[in-house]
Amino acid sequence: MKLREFAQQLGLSPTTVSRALSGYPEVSEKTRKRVAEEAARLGYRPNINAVRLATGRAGAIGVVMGRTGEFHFSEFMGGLAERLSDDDIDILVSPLDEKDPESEIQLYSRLADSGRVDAIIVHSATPNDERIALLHRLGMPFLVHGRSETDVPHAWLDIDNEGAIRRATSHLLDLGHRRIAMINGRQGRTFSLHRDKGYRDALEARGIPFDPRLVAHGNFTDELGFRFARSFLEQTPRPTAFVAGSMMTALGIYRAARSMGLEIGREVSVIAHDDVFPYLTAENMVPSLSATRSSIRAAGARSADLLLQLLAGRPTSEIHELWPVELILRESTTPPQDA
Amino acid sequence: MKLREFAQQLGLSPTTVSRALSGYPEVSEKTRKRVAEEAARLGYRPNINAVRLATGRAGAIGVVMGRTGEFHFSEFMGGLAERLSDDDIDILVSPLDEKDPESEIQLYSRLADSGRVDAIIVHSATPNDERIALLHRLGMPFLVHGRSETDVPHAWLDIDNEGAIRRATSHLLDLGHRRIAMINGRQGRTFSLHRDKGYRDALEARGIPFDPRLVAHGNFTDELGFRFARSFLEQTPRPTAFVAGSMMTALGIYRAARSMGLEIGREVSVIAHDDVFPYLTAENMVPSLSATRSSIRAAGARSADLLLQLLAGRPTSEIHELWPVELILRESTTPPQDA
DNA sequence: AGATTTTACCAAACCGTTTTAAATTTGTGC
DNA sequence: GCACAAATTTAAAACGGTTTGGTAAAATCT
Repeated sequence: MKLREFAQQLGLSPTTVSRALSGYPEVSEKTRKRVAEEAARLGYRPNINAVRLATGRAGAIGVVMGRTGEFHFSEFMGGLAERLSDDDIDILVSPLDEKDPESEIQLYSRLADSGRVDAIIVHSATPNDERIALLHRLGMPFLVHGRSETDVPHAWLDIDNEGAIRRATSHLLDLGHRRIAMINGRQGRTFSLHRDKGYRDALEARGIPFDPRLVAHGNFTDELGFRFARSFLEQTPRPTAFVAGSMMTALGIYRAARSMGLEIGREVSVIAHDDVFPYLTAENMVPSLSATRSSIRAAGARSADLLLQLLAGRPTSEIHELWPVELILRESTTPPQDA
Repeated sequence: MKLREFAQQLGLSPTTVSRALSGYPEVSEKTRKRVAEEAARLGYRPNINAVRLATGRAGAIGVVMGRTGEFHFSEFMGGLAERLSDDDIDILVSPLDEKDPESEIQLYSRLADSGRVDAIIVHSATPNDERIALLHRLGMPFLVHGRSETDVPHAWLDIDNEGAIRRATSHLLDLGHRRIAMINGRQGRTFSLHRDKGYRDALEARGIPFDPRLVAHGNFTDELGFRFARSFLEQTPRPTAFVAGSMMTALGIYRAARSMGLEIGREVSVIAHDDVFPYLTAENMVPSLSATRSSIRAAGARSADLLLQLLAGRPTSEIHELWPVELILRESTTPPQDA
């Protein structure tokens, strides 16, 4: 049913009906109520594409999906979608062709002036992120999940990676560990740098020298967790503890330790960052995994909120949220054997 | 830039320009070329929402995202998005509120007549799936990833679950196993039923009686893998081999075996179904995991193709695709110790 | 060369809303 | 009961394309 027909049945003009449904003030309460009731009864719903054309709003926000190591992506999306569906806003997913490194900035560029989205979410930012500069230049609203160090103003939601890893590392130091390896995320990403900093600061506070041979960077896969852990454990003296960037990395470390006959929680301690997944929990690993924890699904939901606020006109400069991270100690962290 | 202005600059009518860009035949080759070149040069692109309103097409397909145990979801989506982005078709993600079982059919219903999507993908079908009946009734094109046994005609793309599990089970039987446990997917889903059938047929072919105490159903999480495996291994005599529904389930089984001091690949054999993830590979597990394998990302890409064909008018009855599944033997399957 | 078809293009109607600017009705103060 | 302001309602003009139904020019046929 079209607006015109519906309005006719009510004996009202399309204008009034449109306003009644959109909650504009210049409609009497009585009329508004009647319109709402009849709309429900007759099943009238405005044509979404006509609305979009008339308002110029896309009614959707864009998310770029990378290809590798993105097992946390669907959790973040889930949170986002959960919150956004209340407001009748769609999520538009664009895949990134990671074979071509040039393509990323082009993809954001295309997405921004495609008119398909009102705002964009930027993931895994770098300290001087080209995408942020681009979107700012184009005037496309966006929220960074994570942070950048660029001068370009940007709304962001991040977790306290630095603090989390500082505490995790400090905890291992408290237990007596002195050779602590870290398997971090992809080099160059802000969150990786923050984690590096947390790690180094914790060491420095104890006067332990930083050893670059104990730090590795890469995607969050069990494969890399295994390979890095393996090569670290082959060093002499070998590290007695690991700080892992993700659950998958931790799986790889567990595997590496086992493959060398080392017992996690006795000969090797492990602490990882856990984004909280319904299908793989730190609690359930054997031994149970000590972890810094922050729900990435909750972050997705909150990102949606912030994006809506941004679109509603709240200034970018106000939208900065830093979430604390829990540290949960379980069986995988114990004092070093030879301490 | 609007069509009108752009056309004016070219000295053509909006009609001709529109047709030239959409590839209609009643435009001379010379003109078409000129229009295309100028469009690229001046950066003209039709307003997507105007196109949608005028054509009545949404330019998007809908996917419903469940909440639990959906770690394969993003891989499927990735394949889908990869293919769909070539055709300028969006993916619209709707989250399912799994607290309320009523809401699922309502969600599909809303999605179908929201006008936001041209087609919908249905996952994890049941033999007599309400959603399929609904979409058919509403005349909304859809593709089932998986299959149903309903009389309602539906396009589908499925992997040969039955054959895969039959071969996996047969392989274990060939090795000499007689007590083979299976941890399957959620009860009632067609794919689970097909896997059950493959399992039972393999047993029957050898005259091994089916023992319901060796079969469990549930979401694909490591937690359930662990719990079920644990309770199976506590039986006497205990099973000597497992058929697992997913990689996460396999992780749980590995963990359960270890927690009971049993060595995988010697005292317990495991074979799982692997959807192929970039961040967790069967090859890399220790011991490496024998698996039935089929890329869910490839299935996503192909689903997009089929959906496009469906929208282009190919009859539903022609769109049925059953993919064979590879069986890859690795270290986790060996003859039983006491055989 | 004239009649007929084909090719290439165009003017105007349409898609279904929102929003601007103006008209009507209702309410208030005197 | 009247002038004036406030509260409602409306007609008409966007929004930016696609598509229908023609028309003029070029090509083909008699």
